[in-house]
Amino acid sequence: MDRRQQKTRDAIFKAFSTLLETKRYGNITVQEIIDEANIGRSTFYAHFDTKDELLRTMCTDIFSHVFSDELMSEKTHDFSGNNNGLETKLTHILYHLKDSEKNIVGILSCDSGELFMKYFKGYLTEMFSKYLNETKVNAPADFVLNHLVGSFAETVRWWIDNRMKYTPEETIRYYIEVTHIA
Amino acid sequence: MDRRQQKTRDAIFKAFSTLLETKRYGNITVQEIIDEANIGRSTFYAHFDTKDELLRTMCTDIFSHVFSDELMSEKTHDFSGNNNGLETKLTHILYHLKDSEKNIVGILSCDSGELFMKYFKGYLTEMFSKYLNETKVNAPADFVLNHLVGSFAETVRWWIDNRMKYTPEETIRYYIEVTHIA
DNA sequence: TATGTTACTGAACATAATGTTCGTCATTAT
DNA sequence: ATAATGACGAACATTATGTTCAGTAACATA
Repeated sequence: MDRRQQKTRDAIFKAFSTLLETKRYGNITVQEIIDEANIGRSTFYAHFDTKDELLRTMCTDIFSHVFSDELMSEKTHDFSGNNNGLETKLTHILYHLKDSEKNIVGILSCDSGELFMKYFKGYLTEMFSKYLNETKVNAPADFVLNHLVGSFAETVRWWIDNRMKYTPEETIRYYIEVTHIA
Repeated sequence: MDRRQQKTRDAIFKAFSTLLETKRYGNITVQEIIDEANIGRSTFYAHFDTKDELLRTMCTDIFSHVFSDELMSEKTHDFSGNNNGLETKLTHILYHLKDSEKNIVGILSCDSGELFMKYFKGYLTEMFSKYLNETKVNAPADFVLNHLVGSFAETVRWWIDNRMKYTPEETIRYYIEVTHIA
């Protein structure tokens, strides 16, 4: 990729992050992003068609790091034997989110949060569905899947909103405690 | 309240609902609401300062029916004795949502859904917190509260998205099954 | 170093939404 | 009947959107 492209792309991301620290996504205009990034108007539109696409790209960017190929691969078994590795995977997710350089707190704020969560839950659904057959609750599979994905996403949101006051290990332990998986 | 006020207010709500059936909240403009409701521009702004406030009012309206005083009162005990009435309350909530005349499906769609869920979770938090001391899981209280509220909200969203294909009773039964409350 | 390609600039433009103001007219409550 | 109140609609300044285009700078390659 051309260095110039990379440069403006970074500038846009940076500006977007900066703006998200003080404003809600819905109230941020393309104009403000342009001004903050200090780029030409047409330049922005050369990169992204809409503000939503910018957010989507940013989310995809984050998730490409969070959900590595290894994480999405077949279920792994750790040394303990009777645990199916889901706990390890979930912990990894929190660690990656914690280390993400992007402004996750801002993205999670009110209206953009909905889109972030939507994409997030997409990945989670794919991941969780591999472990579904092992649960032995008396409820439809699609209900259980939605419940696991939804409550995990909510847990992560809560964890981030509360400035990650518990360690990833603790948090996942609590999650497993209340969902009774593994 | 002046009948004229009530009339335009209804017209605005109706127009908003109609628009939500075909468009996402974020893409609906005040202009469209005005046109659809067939009212004067200044009239709209005499009622609501912003589009968000209109949505907020609509949500409050719905919730005032869903979360009745009786529902928010101290925990009640049904005839079975060992159940604390939470199941009954949750079932009531689904019934009220089902019977709501407002366009809940539209409100839940992508970007306005975030606000709806936020208000919804506010009420749920108040309600659930009364039952918290009865849970006996090894996790912090604020974590458990967030988990119950978040997963119930997600369950409701899923239920509505799936055209309420299960009865309120079934749905709540599943919810209790996976959360192990009551 | 020369050359063709690619990307950013900046200004201009048409379109559309926002939020406010104000005089006029219709409906309301008493 | 009348005074108060609310809706009307037009006009207005402001701002954002998304596109276009000619000019210029940075790039890769040979």
